[in-house]
This record gives sequence, structure tokens and C-alpha cells, in this order.
Amino acid sequence: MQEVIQLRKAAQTSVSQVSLLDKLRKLVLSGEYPPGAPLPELFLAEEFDVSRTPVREALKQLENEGLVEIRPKVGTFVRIPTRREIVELFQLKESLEGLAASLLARRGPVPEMDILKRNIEESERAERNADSVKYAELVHEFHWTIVRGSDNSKLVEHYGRLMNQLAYHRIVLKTVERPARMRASIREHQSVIDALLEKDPVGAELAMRGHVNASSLAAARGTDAGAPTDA
Amino acid sequence: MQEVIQLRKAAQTSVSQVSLLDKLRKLVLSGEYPPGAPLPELFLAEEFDVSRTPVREALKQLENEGLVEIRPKVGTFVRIPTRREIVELFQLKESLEGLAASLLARRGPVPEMDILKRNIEESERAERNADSVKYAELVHEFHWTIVRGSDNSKLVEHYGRLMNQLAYHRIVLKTVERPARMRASIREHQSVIDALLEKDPVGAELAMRGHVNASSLAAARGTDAGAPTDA
DNA sequence: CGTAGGGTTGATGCATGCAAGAAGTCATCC
DNA sequence: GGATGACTTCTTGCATGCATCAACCCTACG
Repeated sequence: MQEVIQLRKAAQTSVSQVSLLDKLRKLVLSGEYPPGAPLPELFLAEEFDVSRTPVREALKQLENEGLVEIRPKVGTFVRIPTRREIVELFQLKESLEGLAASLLARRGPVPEMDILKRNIEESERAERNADSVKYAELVHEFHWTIVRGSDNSKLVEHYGRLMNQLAYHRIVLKTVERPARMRASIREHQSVIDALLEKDPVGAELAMRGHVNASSLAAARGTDAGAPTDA
Repeated sequence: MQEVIQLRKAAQTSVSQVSLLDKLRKLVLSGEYPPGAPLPELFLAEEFDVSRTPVREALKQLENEGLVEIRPKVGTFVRIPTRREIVELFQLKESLEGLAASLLARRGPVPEMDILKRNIEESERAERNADSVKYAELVHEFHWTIVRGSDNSKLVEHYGRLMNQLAYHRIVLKTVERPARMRASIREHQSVIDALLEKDPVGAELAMRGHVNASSLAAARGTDAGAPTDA
């Protein structure tokens, strides 16, 4: 009984429609199962009242997504991310979102543009109200709208994988969006929209990349010191 | 016995070290199991002399990689790619390789640079000898060297997924590299290297993207007409 | 006291059995 | 003749049992 990290029973919701994979992913992303925690198949099987087989399949998938690590014949553990990875992921994010903005700019008038305009308005409102939760949601929506608006399903697919990993790192590294950055961020969003409206792919890409880069630097500074150590 | 597509028994190599997943992936990528072909678990299990369980896991993984499609309670089939996907994948390729070149340019003198220089020399030789097989290998190596040289493991990871899907489309769409493009391609490689040597991230990225774009356009033209129809 | 070695434990890896469901077939009815 | 319906078959989805192997502990020895 020398367990390093104790897992408490998660709230037992019925396995119903939502897949086991989604539930496991959420538990890892939410930090309910913290980095380094063991995830024995039998434990999870009892937890979700299924057999080991579907649990195994879900864990394999999560390994594939980079959220857990399966050590053969030893066990499955929630992955411990490194600081280096977050830098790498932000570099990828910049590149992919830049591509998305560029593609969206070429598409002419699409419904996404209206969504983005409304997003800006709501973001300004959230900023005035210092509602950082609402603001974070809007930022999330802004970026996803542009990526989906790229009309490139493979890009959306890869971006989704990327964001899963980043969301995980966000939780783990306890990244905090500083209120001070909100206004700057909104201005950057606006300049992205401006370029999109002008159907300027190059400008849109540059604006988007600049924005992602700025916010990633801010995120790096916002990382608290208690984060896991690098390798 | 009304099977739409007949699978012939693949050469039975022992399951030894190399994993089942790799073997299955290769069989799909090589076109041994053509698009649309059913992949019943039991068939594959007997084929590789294992039980359904490991086959299932491998198939799930391949679905994740976008190579097969699992229709619940119906069966697993080799995915039928669309022309649209190949365009999307090339857009991603351009973006990721551009990022890689940019990152590599910032790294100063690294062993990758020598590999690239030698690659150019060998490419020219292959071009003179009209050795298109050797040439294709060298192109492959050139691009991978740059991506690996980016020193961004997450980029390498995503690029690998991307190239798997592209390799698949290459096979299926029977893309042919035209000899006429070899010389142009080498020049483009050279300009990428030039920018890398000057530690010019922006120039390297632009050169790389221009190159990928040019070769993807050539590939699109090189697609033969017998390819699968779009959705 | 430190270290090497064997045994125990607990986890995964795989095989197999059973049940559930989708697709196609065939017979029947209108 | 065409359409509808149940049935048959083939497939996956899941549960469970057994074998295997890594890590740990505890003992015995130098």
C-alpha cells in the first residue's frame, strides 16, 4: 500500500451514450487523474462497470493522443508532460492557425465571418466586465471558428489532436491568462478579422501567427513555478 | 462467396519482433489491401496467426491514422480517400514543412546541414542517371531530414501521421513524379539549403513552402484519371 | 552492512466464448 | 410482378480466463 498517488472514485455516471473514451479523456484533461497516476485496467473497468477490453481500447487511444503512457507489462500512467513540449506545441499551433487564417481569407464571404465579428463584440464586453471565464471561452471559440472556417477537414483533425494535448498541458502547468493581455489579445483578433475581410491570405496568416506567438509567450510567462520538471 | 474484392493471402512472415500494426499498415499503404476492401478481424487473425484481440487493437489504431474505416457492427474497410483530402493534406504539408525549415534555420550549424548538402549532390547524380527510384528516396530523405532537424518532436509526430496518410493517397491515386520536375525540384531544394545556411528562418520557410506547393501542384497534375471519385 | 538472488505479487497481453446487431436473402403476400 | 417481412449469416462488441512478465520484497550471503 505504498501508492504514490491516490485515485479517488470519480462520480459514477452511467456509461450510456457518451463513450468511455470521452469520459476517460475528460478525467485526464480535468486533472482528476493527475500526471503520473497509474491507470490500472481493472480499476477503470470496475469504475465504469465494464470489462477490461473496452477500457484497454480507450487507453490505447489515449496513448495515441499523447495523454497517457502505456509501459508494456507494467501499466498505464497519465503522462507527465515537459515544458519543452508546450513550446513545441505552441509552435505547431502558430503554424496551423496561420494556415487556417490564410485559407479562410481566400474563401470570400462565409458565415464564419459574422461569428467572428460577434465574437469580438462579446469579447470586448467580457473584458469590460473582467469576466475572465467568459473571455476564455470566447477566445477558444474564436480560434476554433477560424480553424473550422478553413474548410480543411484534415487541418481540423490535426488541430483537434494538438489542442487536446495543449489543453492537457494548460491544466498541468496551471497556465493563467493574465487580464492585462486581454485588451492586446482583442486588438490582435481584430487585426486578424480585418485581414480576413480584405481577403488578404498573407496578411491574415501573419496576423494570426503574430497573435498566437504573442499569447504563447504570455502563457509561458504565466506558467507557475510548481510545474513538473523538464527531462 | 460474393466478395466484392478478393484478398489474396499475403506472404506469411513470422510475427516476430515487428508489430502487427506495422505489418497491417504496410499492407494497406502498399495497396495489397485495396481501398474499399473488407478487413474482417477473423480473416486477419488467421492470416497472422494471432487471435482477434491484437488484430482489433491494430485496426483501431489504423482507423485513428485515417487508413481504415470501422463501421460498428458491420466491419472494417480500407478507407476510400477522396481527391479533396489530398489537397488538404498537401496544404498541411506545406505549412508543417515551412515551420520545420524555419526552425531548422534558427539552429545554427547542425549535422543535418551536411546531410542535406550531400543529399543535393546525390540527387543531381540521380537526376543525371535518370534514376527516378533513387531520386524519390532522396527527396523523401530531404524532407524528413528537415523535419527531424527542426528539433521539435511534436512536429515530427504530426508530420509522421500526415505522411502516412499522404503515402496512402500516393499509392491510391497513382501519383507519378515527372522526370521533368526533377531539375526544378533540385533547384528548389538548393534554395532552401541556401536560406538555411544563411540562418534565414523567413527565407527558409518561404523557400520550403514554395517548393512543397510547386511539387504538390505537379503531383495533382500527375494524378491519373482512373482514381476514385470524390464524394 | 551492502549486495545478489529467488520468490511473490500484480499488472498487462492474448485467446476464446457468447451475445447483439446489421445486411442481405428468400419466401410470401398483395 | 413488386414490395414487404422474417430469417439467416456474418460481423463486431464485450466478458472472462489463463499465461507471461516486470517490479518489488525479503532473505541469504559475502
